[in-house]
Amino acid sequence: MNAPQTSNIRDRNFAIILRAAKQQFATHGLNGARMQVIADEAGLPKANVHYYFKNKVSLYLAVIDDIIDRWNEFQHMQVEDDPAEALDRFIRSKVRFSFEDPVSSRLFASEILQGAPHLGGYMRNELRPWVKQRVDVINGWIAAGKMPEVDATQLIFLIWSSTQHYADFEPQVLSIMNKPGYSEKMQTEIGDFLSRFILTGCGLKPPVGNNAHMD
Amino acid sequence: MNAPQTSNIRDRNFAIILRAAKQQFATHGLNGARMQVIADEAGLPKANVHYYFKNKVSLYLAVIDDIIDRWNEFQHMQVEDDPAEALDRFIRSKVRFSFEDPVSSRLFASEILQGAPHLGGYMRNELRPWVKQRVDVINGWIAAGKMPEVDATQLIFLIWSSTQHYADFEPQVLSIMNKPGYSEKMQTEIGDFLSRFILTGCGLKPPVGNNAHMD
DNA sequence: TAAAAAGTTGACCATTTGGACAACATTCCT
DNA sequence: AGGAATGTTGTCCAAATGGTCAACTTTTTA
Repeated sequence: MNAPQTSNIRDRNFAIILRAAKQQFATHGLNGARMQVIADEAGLPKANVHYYFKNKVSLYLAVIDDIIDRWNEFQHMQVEDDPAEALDRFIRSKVRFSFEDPVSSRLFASEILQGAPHLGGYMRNELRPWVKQRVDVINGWIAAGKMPEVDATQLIFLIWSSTQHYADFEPQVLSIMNKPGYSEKMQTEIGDFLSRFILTGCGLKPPVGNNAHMD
Repeated sequence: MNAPQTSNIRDRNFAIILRAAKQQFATHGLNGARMQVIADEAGLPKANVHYYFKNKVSLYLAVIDDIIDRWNEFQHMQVEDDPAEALDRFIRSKVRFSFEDPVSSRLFASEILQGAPHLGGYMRNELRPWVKQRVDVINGWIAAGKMPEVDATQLIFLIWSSTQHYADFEPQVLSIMNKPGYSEKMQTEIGDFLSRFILTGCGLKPPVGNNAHMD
């Protein structure tokens, strides 16, 4: 009668450890992270962490894999789409991601700062095609006269960087804005700003519903 | 007859060590960096590094101070300036900085990823006023009808993030563009793209001389 | 219910790491 | 020239760190 539940306890601890490890690796990088801290944060003895993960590197890789898995849920863009609407959706979903899971964003940033030694395969086999697909769509829009000419790759970099900034540089952003944390309102405002600004930069008219700077 | 030269040798070794340490801290963060590696990279015995710097943290702080010093040479903007020209200059000088000293950019990124525990004073006393000055100028332009309304703070964040991206995420950018390194030509193209795109986003006409996408 | 499988954990170990230091070398100053 | 100040470095050490292991407990299975 019971569900198969291949060791409920295993899944639970995997998740607990991965979460703690992700946080620790995100802030301190692979070399800077401490297994003991991860164990403490997970509320488990260090030996227990090693029961689930052979060593530090394999734990690190497991965290990265976990993030990549969750990442692949991103929606596609299509040449048939309206450029303004599709880009608006793309920008806003990236903004949402930055606020919902800033730790993942930071972990990737940290890994890339270290020279991305563990992302070679991912970049070649997943990220590059991911970008190519988007670039092709944007170039398709341009060829169809749906939007002015832009360097699609640079545009994607700009969208990435400007949206991730709020996750990766959170302490700086908050310090400059003199806020204790991101409020719902700020998140909306930032999404509105970025969507409107970038669409304008592309020479597109922001879709209705974007009420940035209504006063 | 000799110049005073307060111990030539001291200055020389300070510089050598700071350079090596900057690189190492930038890629691995404070905890991840190894004193031995810094010493090796500097071509000195580890004990010699400790002769110049009391310990790891004080070396780290020295590196940060050094970067901040060099950073303060950034030109001001003024309400009297033409917005398009001033922003163009600002963006291009940030782009140049990203390509000329990517390591500094990465070190700051790393520090902020760690929660910026050593930048509290700097952010409050230097960075925040720095931003406020720019924000005031931009708002001055808007008030004077020289440019459409934009959220000046968010605009600065966008300029920061989109320009720094090429330094901080270099391996990712290069992997996606399928290039071995940044060429002079790419640097110019990126400057042109960002300047033109951001000015357009602001509702400004890019100043003459910006030849992005001339074909 | 009892044996097997899975999970837990304190104690321990080898290595790495930041750092101290004393002996030595070089440079500076008068 | 010669003593003082400055710089150099091999050697050593205590603490921290990643990781092991065997004894033990809990859960699963038949």
